[in-house]
Amino acid sequence: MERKSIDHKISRKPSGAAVIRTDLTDALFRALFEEWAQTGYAAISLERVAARAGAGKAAIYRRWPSKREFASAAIERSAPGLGGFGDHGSLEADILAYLTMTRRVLRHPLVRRILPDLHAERMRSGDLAPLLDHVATTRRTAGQAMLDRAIARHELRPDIDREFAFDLIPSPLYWRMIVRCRPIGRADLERQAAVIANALRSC
Amino acid sequence: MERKSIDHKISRKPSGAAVIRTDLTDALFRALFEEWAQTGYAAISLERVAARAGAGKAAIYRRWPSKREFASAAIERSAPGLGGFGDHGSLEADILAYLTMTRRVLRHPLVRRILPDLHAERMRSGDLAPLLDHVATTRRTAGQAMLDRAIARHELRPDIDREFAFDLIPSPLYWRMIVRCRPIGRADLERQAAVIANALRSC
DNA sequence: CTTCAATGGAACGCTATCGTTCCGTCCATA
DNA sequence: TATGGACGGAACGATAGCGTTCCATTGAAG
Repeated sequence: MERKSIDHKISRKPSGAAVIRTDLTDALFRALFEEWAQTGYAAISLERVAARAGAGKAAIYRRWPSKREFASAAIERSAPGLGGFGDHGSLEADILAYLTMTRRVLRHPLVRRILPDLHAERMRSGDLAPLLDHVATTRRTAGQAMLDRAIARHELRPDIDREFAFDLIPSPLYWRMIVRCRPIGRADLERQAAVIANALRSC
Repeated sequence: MERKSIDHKISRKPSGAAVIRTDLTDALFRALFEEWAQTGYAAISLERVAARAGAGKAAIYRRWPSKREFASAAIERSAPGLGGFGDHGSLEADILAYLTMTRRVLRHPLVRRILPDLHAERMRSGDLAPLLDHVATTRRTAGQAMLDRAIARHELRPDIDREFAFDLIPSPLYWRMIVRCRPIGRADLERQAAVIANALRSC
């Protein structure tokens, strides 16, 4: 593995087997997430990630200089955008849809292990903070739209404290599923949506 | 270090320097928490813990057979009981006191790093689940008393869903401080208490 | 067909860490 | 004073993992 090729006169463009394999990059990303879910970020061994992907470590180091860059690229590549988040007709229905989607995400076997690990890791070291910020931004955009609609419907006051709302809406679900490690059924999800919507309307 | 002395005829009771030093045990517990806060459970190195405590690994292995037992003993020894949780006169005031105390705990530099790490670790392996159950039980007892008082005051219906309340009360604070990694001032804490109390009263 | 470019699996040299072993040392007891 | 019991720091042998190096192999281009 000769990584630094500088000031070399290129007479032929690399091609064929001399080009990074994207299928191997994909396999490395998948392996990283699986290893991450199993061990937590701090204990990720790149040797094990490579083995899990059926590769050697050189394949990793050719692509990323460090575990952190590797993890950053993986998160950015896969950040679950909430995508289209339609109007459900009322604040409560919007919140229910938001919580339903969030529940689905938090049920994913990799996400439910990697996300809290990211939170814990961020407490120790700010290295991964940009990753969480990246994830949070997409969720915030969806949340802003939801609040905008509720204001337009006159369900919420225009000057509602949006930070407060962004704390109140997802937190009981996160607490239930991650902190308490408990499942939540449809009825409880609906009750959360109703109580939260009611609470926000009376702010 | 000869740990296994079995079927040996004891002719004299150990004493003096032949007895486990409790000051060293204390130092080991402190060192463990510091290392835990720094690296997360998965990456704790007992060698580093011992060094941090100014000791050798034999001192650890004489006391505990594994990292897990060591960690268990440490948590059980130090689980922050919420202690006396007095009656503040109303549900809202009780909740505010509860949140104030919780905020103080979550501000502690070791707790704010170890607690989310425990949650993340539990998602990966059930090994540490009993520790979290232990911590949760003491908090639950305080919470039950708070709900009992509110019912006695006729602020809450006797059949309120206690699980729902236990999710709703601490979660926005936890979300704010741990998941969002944001501080929270007195005014926002009071608002949380007011909104949560109101929400529970209207359940 | 030959050549090129560089990929990527395997191996390397080094360090950190593990659980265990060793034995000098300690301090109360006889 | 001598003795007993075992503690606990240092060292041990083995392994895991790191970042780097090596070079056989690959596949497109000429």
